[in-house]
Amino acid sequence: MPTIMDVARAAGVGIGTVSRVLNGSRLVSPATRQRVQDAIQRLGYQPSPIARAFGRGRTDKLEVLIPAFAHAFLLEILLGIQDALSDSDYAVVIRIASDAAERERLYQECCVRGRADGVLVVWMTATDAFVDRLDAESLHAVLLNALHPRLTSIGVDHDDAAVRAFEYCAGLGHRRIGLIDRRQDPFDPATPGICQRGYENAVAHTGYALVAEYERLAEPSASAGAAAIDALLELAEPPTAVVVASDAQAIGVLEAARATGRRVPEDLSVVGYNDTPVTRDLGVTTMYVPLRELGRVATESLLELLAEPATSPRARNLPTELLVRRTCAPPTVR
Amino acid sequence: MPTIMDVARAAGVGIGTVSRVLNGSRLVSPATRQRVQDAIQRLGYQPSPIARAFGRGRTDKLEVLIPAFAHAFLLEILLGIQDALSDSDYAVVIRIASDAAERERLYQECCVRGRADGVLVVWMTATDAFVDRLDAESLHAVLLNALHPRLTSIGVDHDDAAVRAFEYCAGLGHRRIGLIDRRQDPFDPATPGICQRGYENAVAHTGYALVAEYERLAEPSASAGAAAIDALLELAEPPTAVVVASDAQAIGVLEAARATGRRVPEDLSVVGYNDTPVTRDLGVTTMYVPLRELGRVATESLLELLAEPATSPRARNLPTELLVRRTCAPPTVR
DNA sequence: TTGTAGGCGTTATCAG
DNA sequence: CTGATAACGCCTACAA
Repeated sequence: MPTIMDVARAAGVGIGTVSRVLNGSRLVSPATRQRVQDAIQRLGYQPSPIARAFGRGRTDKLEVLIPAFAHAFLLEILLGIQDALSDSDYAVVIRIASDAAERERLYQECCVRGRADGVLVVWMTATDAFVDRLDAESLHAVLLNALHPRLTSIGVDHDDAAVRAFEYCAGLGHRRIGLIDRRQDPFDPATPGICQRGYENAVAHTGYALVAEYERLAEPSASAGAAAIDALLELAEPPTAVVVASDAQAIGVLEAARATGRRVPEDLSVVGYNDTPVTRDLGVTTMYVPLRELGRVATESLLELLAEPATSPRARNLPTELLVRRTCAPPTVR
Repeated sequence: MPTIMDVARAAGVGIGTVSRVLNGSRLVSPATRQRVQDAIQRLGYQPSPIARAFGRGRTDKLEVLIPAFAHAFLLEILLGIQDALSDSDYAVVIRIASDAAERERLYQECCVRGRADGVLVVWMTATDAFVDRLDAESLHAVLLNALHPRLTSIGVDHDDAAVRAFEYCAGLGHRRIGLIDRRQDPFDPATPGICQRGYENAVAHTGYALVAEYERLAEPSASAGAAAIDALLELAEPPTAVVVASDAQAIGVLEAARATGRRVPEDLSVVGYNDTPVTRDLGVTTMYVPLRELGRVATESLLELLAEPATSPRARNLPTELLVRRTCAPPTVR
């Protein structure tokens, strides 16, 4: 492998000059630059990324921490991240956490200078200890769909989404509207449901009575969604519509409803959440969450933060959108 | 940040000794080791990964190249990769290719020494040019669910899977069994269907007539699957069962069948492929593909290759398994 | 068993 | 504008 010295020798210049050419410094005469570039070409030289990292003191790596339940949206978010990185030379190191203990381990491990230049935490609670360690190592992080007062975060207004989903159902004529919610952080039983507040506000605003049994908190999986809708449908006065806080759960709801002989949307209206390929294909009416955008914007924020470390944290929400498809209709019974 | 020198000073030893302790060399007396470890503890020292990489000449990074259609199985494969890496200190750099041009770019970019120690190509055709470049840089790669004569590959016997799916349907009494196949490489129109040969063998073996119209090649998406089944069902003698080469397509088949008033499995039996969370939840009878295992074994192979670069390439298939659920039944018409 | 010195390939800082 | 030279932090002989 040729090194920068070989190039310098071949071009008859010093290594400093080669380095300048490599890094696009303007302090090189056109003639010299040409000579150096020719030499680079001729030798097929490529600067060693690892020596470069050592010299510059940064890795050109971003670490993405993501929970294992992210099945449905991982790829979309990664695409967004790649979008933001397309003309930088950052690469993405990915780590998946399957439970709280693993999440903790990742938080621990990524807080070492020289491992990555920045961290993107997706859909997981950031602990104070983590943020402290981040500070101690003067590393930077951005949250995607999660919150921490001392960290920049990019997300979506779940409560607003819940309100709009609810009001859409109410507008269709539904009077008994259930909620199958999921926790902010699936690993952390202490976190509240993501839509709870919005749902309750919407109920109040619409003037409906708040029925505690209509609110369910479930794991973000199809089977948990199925169990939740089963419970809901066994009530004396079951809901005629249900707002579901994840598409995974919505799929379970659809299946369970069918299995008990209900037709969707005639007997039960369902609003999903996220707009994954599957629910799109199944024709589920859903709250669209701009996953790819989320990934892009979060990464852009992280890049800004790396460039301008003094920036103070801010929280930004991207708009969601109700995608009307085929799982909602006016109620047939009242 | 403390460096190895600070530790050496604090422990009253040379940096060589600290390095040896760090790397678990046995050539350190217990007493010295203890002293060094205390100093490390006291100073909160952590070796700089980037300096370490520089010194050792390797990155401790594995690059994973994966196509953007991998929605359904990306996470599962990544979990398998992480399994294999759990007690090494390799990290995973991920790159997604959305089309053939991007795939080519990734192939180009990952062939630079110092970017990663090894490459794992998932579900994409490896071009000869890529393998040549790999050789030129003496880098190592393993293929997951793809083939190249000069590369080790871990996969699954699609043809065998097709045979078994077909024979299961035949055993149920179906005489007209269709195939909705997909290409080996979705980016490469030149690649054949993954199940074609197996399907044709099964037809021959069962003694059925080979009906060309029963074989469809479609994109691995639900909408393409839906279009394919629509075409199949419009035939004068439509199939009563269909073997589908991906779960994404199977979901589309299910939806399209329902949309045209068919019941599954009464009017149409469907066998899917892969066993993704969604098809599991939908109760789709499917060929289980051990995705996580695939990720793990492929990564282990790559690790072995890195440790023992002389190893000659081999192709290994992991067994698939028919998971009988609720989308197949004996035909009601003949 | 231990310490010392040289090397890894850049970048960055200085004189010139 | 350009060339030398000093870091950067670790690993690994080699010498003791």
